Parts: sequence; structure tokens; C-alpha cells
Amino acid sequence: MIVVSEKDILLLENQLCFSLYAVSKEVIRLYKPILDPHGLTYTQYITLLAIWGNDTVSVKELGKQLHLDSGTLTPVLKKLELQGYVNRQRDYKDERILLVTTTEKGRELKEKLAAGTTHLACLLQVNSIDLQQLKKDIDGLLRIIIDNR
Amino acid sequence: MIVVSEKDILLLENQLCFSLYAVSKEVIRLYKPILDPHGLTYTQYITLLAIWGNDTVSVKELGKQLHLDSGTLTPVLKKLELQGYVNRQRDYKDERILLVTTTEKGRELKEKLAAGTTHLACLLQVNSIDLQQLKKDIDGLLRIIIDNR
DNA sequence: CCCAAAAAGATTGTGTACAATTTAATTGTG
DNA sequence: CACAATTAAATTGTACACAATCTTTTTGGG
Repeated sequence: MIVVSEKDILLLENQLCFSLYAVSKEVIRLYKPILDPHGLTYTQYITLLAIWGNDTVSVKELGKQLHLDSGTLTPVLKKLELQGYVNRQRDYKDERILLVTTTEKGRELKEKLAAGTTHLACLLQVNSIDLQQLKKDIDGLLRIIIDNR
Repeated sequence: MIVVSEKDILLLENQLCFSLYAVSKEVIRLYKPILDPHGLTYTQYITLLAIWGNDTVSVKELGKQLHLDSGTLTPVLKKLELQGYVNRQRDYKDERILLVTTTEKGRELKEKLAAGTTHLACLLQVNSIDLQQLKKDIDGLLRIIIDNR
């Protein structure tokens, strides 16, 4: 086992946090050419992913799944509505709750995006890293952090 | 080997990109209580890490190490200078280049932060994940992405 | 039933990120 | 040497991300 000495802890290249930060941004960058033609940002994209994974979903539940709050989601959802990809309407049983659903145009977009993202997955998969295992490890770390807070 | 079917690719929970995005934000959140008392943001923190790792460094080289451009770095560096943690001055041999160095106050801050971040590392290390290996895998992925662009 | 507390979004303000453009300095080529 | 091309930062504009606050609606205890 390699131990990082006290002295070296504060080196950028020894920081797991920075590796995560950097790779996250680079992966988001990979999505840009796929999303741009549809006028989508990455945040809009993952928001749509979450919406597609739920028949009907509240902003609060979306925020929980996406690790985002209403301050971020409200403008994103308004934009997606403006683009015609989602519907926003209050729950008639509880007017505090805003329910979000996908539209027909949103469903069509989902079909179109499947091809591009499959291509992206292949681009990475040709290489030697086990992405499935990597994702499991990252999700494990995520769980530990969330359970400890 | 588990294969994700075409149909399930566009599920949020199957997206490696989202796991990276989420865990990166959560790890940054962990740093907040450590950085806040010093009036530092996470971006300022990693920028300082990079500066501490170099005697003298240009904005361009900082950007390369941090995966950030001058649009992000210029205001961050100005703030760090205002707080007294770094010096900014043009290279007398080439006035286009801005050279950044740490100050005595910056070096003192480094000492103070070492304790907090060691604590943070321990908080995660008690658990079952091999963070060293995880970092290696993430850095491997980062390398592949960068080499392919 | 009434009203304080809680809950869900929306809003506001600050600080990134990053693309695109601008400015100033330097380099390379005729 | 002159000047176009290149380079390094800074600036501008847009879109998050998140803390803090505000508004509206609902809930729960007396």
C-alpha cells in the first residue's frame, strides 16, 4: 500500500477530489457535441434523464435524484418547458408541488439521443478500463459520503 | 459481465457521467466546512494547491494543470491576491505572461489546511473503498479522454 | 377553527465554468 | 524593418450551483 506522506497531501496530483472534479468536467465536455445540435446543455440533459426515468416527478424529487436544489432546477425546467420538452403543472391535490412530465417532443428527443450516447459509450469502452466497475466504486463512495452527512 | 441494454442506457442511474458529476459535487461539499473558516471557495483551494505545487507559474500553465481557462482563473486569482494569499506580476521578459507566486500568508494557510484535509481523508479512509485505486482508475479515464481529444 | 410551524418552489445574490471576443505583446516571414 | 500571425490574459455574456430568503400552501396542535 502506498502511503501519501503528510507533506505531499496538499499536492494537486495527490488529491482524489481534484481527479473527480477534472474528470467530471472532461466527461461533460464529451457530451457537448452530442447535446449542442439539440440546443441542450449538460444540466438540461441529466434533468431530462431524470424526468424520463419517472412518469411524473416533483421538483423536490428531481432535486433529490440530481443532487440539485430548486434554485438550479427552476430555471432549467422553465427552459425545458420553453423548448417544448417538458410540461410543468401544479399538483391539484397540493398546490405547493410542481409536477413535471415529458412531452411527445421530449420522447422523440430521447430516441434521437440514444444513438449519440451509445456512440460515446463505445468511444470509451474500446479502452482498457472497466467502466462498470469504476461506476460501482464511485457510487460506493457517493453512498458513504451521503450516509455520513 | 453485465451489459446495459440499449433501452436502459438513458437511465440516470446507468450513467457513469452522472455518477462522476454527483460525487464530484458531494466531495466539494465535504470541503466547505474546512475551507469556509479561511474564506476560501473550492475553486480558490485547488488553485492554491496548484500554485503551491509550483514555485512560480503562469496563468496558462495553471489553467492547464487545473483544466480551467483565463475566464475562470483571472477573477479567482484577483480574489486570492486581494486576500493576500498570492502575488500577481507580469513576466519582465514577456509582458503577456502573468506570473503567480504564493505569499508568506499563503504558506501559512497551507500549514493550517493540512490538518483539516488530513482529517477529511481519514473520514473517508475508515471505509471499505480503496481510494488509491479509485484515484488511479479515474486518472486513467481522464488520460484516455484527454488523449482522444 | 386558528395560527404557528413546516414544506415546496421561486427568487436573489455570489461565485464559478466556458465560449467568444478583445487587447496587448511577441514572433516569424518577406 | 514592417506587418501579419500568434500568443497570453482579460473581458463579456450565458448558464449553472448553491446559500439565503421569500411566498404560498398545507399541516398539526391547542
